Amino acid sequence: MDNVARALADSTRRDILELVRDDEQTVGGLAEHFPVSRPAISQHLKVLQDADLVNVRSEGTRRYYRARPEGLGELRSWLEGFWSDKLDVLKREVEQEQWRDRKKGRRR
Amino acid sequence: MDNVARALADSTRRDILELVRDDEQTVGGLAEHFPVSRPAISQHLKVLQDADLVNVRSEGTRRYYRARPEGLGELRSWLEGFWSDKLDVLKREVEQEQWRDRKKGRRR
DNA sequence: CTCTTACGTTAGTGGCCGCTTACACTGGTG
DNA sequence: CACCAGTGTAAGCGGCCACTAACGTAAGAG
Repeated sequence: MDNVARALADSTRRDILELVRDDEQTVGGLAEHFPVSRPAISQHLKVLQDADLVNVRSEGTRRYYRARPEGLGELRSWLEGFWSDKLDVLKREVEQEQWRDRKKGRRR
Repeated sequence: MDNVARALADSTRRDILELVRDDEQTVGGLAEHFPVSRPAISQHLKVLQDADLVNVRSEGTRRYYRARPEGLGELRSWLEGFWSDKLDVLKREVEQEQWRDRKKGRRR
């Protein structure tokens, strides 16, 4: 999961992911959208590939990259669990506080 | 969002987050759960604080840390949007493929 | 075979990361 | 006041990261 979170911790890579979310894209095509060199994009794609967030397909000399959203599953479920469980805890705490407030109100 | 994803890209910090999810914890108390030094935990907590994933409360010389799950909101919604939208696209593509398969089957 | 296109890979650099040790600070306690 | 517990912070180190420039490579065109 480290690899996935680390891959997402860079706006260029997140933008690349969105660019290859629905359609496949070539490296050169992707590089046109960014102010960095083409090799830089290649290396970003390698990071995304190591995190299993991207697929490749070769056709002639071109290489078409495409997002692999299943790779986000683990991080997503971790986040979702943390989020919802914590909201439950918060809810219970708010209810406790309301209960204390009610008791305090009655005492006055 | 870079800060949030980068903060999550380390298992120690994720473990810390889970330890302070429901109850507040002191730095020393947290350090006991890990094989690294106490200053290391302090620095991890600073990273989590910069990412707005944690709150602090001072009491005497002790400092109590607590998770702040709202800080995960942005990353969570980004992930969720990417995930669900992409699944929709995949679904459409599978349907298209099934359609082509049906046509091919009819042709034979 | 030569040239070009599209790409990966390597070497090098500045900068950040995670860790430890050592030190500074703050709030109680005597 | 001196002393101690709890913590933040600086210095230093090995390692990884993001980037560029240069080189290597594979597929197609002539």
